[in-house]
Amino acid sequence: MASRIGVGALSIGVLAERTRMSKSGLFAHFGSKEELQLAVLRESQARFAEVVLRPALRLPRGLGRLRAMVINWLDWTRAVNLPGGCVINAAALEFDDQPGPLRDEVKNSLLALRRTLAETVAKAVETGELRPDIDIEQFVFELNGIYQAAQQNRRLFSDPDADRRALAAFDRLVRDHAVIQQKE
Amino acid sequence: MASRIGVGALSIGVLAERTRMSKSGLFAHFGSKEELQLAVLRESQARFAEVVLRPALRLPRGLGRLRAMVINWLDWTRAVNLPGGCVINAAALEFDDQPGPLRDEVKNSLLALRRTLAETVAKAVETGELRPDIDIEQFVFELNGIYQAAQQNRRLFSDPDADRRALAAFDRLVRDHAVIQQKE
DNA sequence: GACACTAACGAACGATCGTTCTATAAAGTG
DNA sequence: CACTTTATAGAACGATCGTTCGTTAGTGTC
Repeated sequence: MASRIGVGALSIGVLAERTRMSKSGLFAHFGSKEELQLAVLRESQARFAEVVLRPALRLPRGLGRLRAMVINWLDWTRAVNLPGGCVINAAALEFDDQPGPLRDEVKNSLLALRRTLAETVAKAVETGELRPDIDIEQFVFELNGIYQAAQQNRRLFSDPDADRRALAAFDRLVRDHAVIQQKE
Repeated sequence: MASRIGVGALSIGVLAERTRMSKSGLFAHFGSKEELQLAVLRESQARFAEVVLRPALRLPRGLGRLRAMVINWLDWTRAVNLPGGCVINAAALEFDDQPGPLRDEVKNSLLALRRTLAETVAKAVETGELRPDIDIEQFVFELNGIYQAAQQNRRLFSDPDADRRALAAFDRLVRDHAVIQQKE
């Protein structure tokens, strides 16, 4: 439900119907609507870590791992059956100007993702695949842009080439920051 | 209001309060909540064309115009006093999986923007500044990614470098598709 | 077997939702 | 001037909102 209509539009009444519980019975588990929304965000982040990050982190560090992470990221919502797209990403736009616990939760989730991405990029520098002088924050900034663009193309425009375009952009990003291969 | 809380969360009662009108008096102008939402989207698109596109289209065609368009785009919501960010962009994520007139309106608005961007890029090919073999759709795809990334950095993370990062990404995009300068 | 704890329930609360109906005053039109 | 049209208002509708309250059935614990 949160994926389809957004965390902000969740309604305890409807949710109780779907789970075949009483409103009050369900409500008692959370104590307030906001706590329920927070629980949804936390659950979503946990699944993300499980489906996107963990498999990639088991690969050897370097560009291969980074690429796997991006690929997992691009359509992780399909793997985890979120038909309305990433809950947290949608919540980021919904709450980015509404201070409070929800905004904080979203912010922390996305910050954590950025840290993980930054570390993964840094390790591709260590392996000698990316140049040591690159601006890692800028690199992650552009990674995020690629993801957002892919999601809009896929979800709003039903573009079947969204992933291909995203990977093309990723490859260009990597190529521009790769260590230059010397010809013999 | 739509900028801050989203088109979907608009409420006729609250809106009537703010405008110091009666609910029914205000309601009569639209006939339904959905029509009101559509009116908001259309108004937003009109302002976008006025503030972002029109000034840029008065510049000579080519890379300069494209760059001006991107710069106007990046923080047009400030110029037009939308403290919660672009209404249509937020609505894109809100309605991308909810079929209906609202989704259609958003889709058409963003499609129109993409067409304008594509034409502007095409004209920078005509002027000989960009290579004639570039994939214009891919170029626009990446432009959109840069915008989305900048917005998230600015709005959610309060990053003062958002625009600088966006322009750096834009410059890299242009450099990779520019006509190669031959040394004499 | 007495007792505390937990999960779930139904009923009701006041508030707000979008919408409809009727009335009224002003403005435009012949 | 008579007439229609337009803008606004007030009151009320049923529905849904998040939340509170009191109760009941089940579970675990001493």
